[in-house]
Amino acid sequence: MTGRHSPSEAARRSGFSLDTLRYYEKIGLLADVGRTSGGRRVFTDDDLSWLVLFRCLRDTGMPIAEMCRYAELAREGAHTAGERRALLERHAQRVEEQMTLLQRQYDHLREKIRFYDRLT
Amino acid sequence: MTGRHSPSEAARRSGFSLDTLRYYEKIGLLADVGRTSGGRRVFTDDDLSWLVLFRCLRDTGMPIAEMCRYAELAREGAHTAGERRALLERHAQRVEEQMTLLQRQYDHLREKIRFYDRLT
DNA sequence: CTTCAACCTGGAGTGCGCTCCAGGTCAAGC
DNA sequence: GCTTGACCTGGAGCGCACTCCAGGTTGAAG
Repeated sequence: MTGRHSPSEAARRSGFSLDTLRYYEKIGLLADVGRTSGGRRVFTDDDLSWLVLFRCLRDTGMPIAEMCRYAELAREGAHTAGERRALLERHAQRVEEQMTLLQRQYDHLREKIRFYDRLT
Repeated sequence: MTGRHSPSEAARRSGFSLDTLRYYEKIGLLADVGRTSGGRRVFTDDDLSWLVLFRCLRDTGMPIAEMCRYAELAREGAHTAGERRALLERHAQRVEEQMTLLQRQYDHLREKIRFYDRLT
C-alpha cells in the first residue's frame, strides 16, 4: 500500500524530469525525500501526491517561489490551512483570467485563419 | 486615416513595453519601422496590426522564433499564404491542447480548494 | 564475479524573453 | 533660449526554470 518508488518512476508518474526532481529537492520544494542505504532516493506515495500537485500548479503557471511558500505552510502544520486555501484561491482566480484571455486570443487566431481561408 | 503613432502610443495600444518594441525591431520581427527626420520611430496602422497579432500569438504561447518565421513568410509575398495559414493552424491546435490541459488542471485545483473547505 | 544501466553529487551552463543602463538627442511648451 | 520629458543607440544584465556535465557509486541480472 505505502508504495516506494524509484526516481525514474516518480519522474514518469509526475511528468517531471529526474533533474527537475533533484532540483525541486535542492531548493527545498520537496523536503525529506527518503534514501536507500546506498543513497538513492525513494519516493513515497505522499511524495508522489506532492509532485502531482506541483504538476498541477506549474501547468497553471504558478511560479516556483509560490509553490515553495505553499509547501512551507503545509510543513508548519494544520493551523496554516486557511492561508494555504487562500493562496490556492488567489491562484485559481489568476488561472480563470488566464483562461479567459487564452480563449479570447484563440478566437482572434481562428478569425485570422478564416481570413486566409477566404483568400483562396 | 493612415495613422502615425508614437512609440509610447504603440506600446499602450499593443501592451508591449517600449523596450520590447525596440527589441522586436532589432531581431527583425517588426521590419521597416519608419522614422521622423530626428530619428524617432513612427508606427503606422499597419505596424499596429502586426503588434496586435504578435500580442495574440505571444499570449497564446508562440515562441518568438516562430513569429519571426511567420513575419518572414509574410514579407516574401502572397505565394506563402498557404504556409502561413498552416503555421497558424498548427499553432491553434497546440493552443487547443493547452486549453484542455489548463481546464483539467484548473478542475484539479478547484477540487483541492474544496478539500480545504470540507476541512473547516 | 562481472557488467551495466540507473543513480549519485556539486556546480556550471542554457534558452528565453525581455529589461535596464549610460550617455546622449529631439522637440513642444513656457 | 531653456527646460523637460519622450525618445535614441549599443550593449550588458537579469529572472526563471530548468538542463547538462564530469566523475563517481550502486545494485539487480546473468
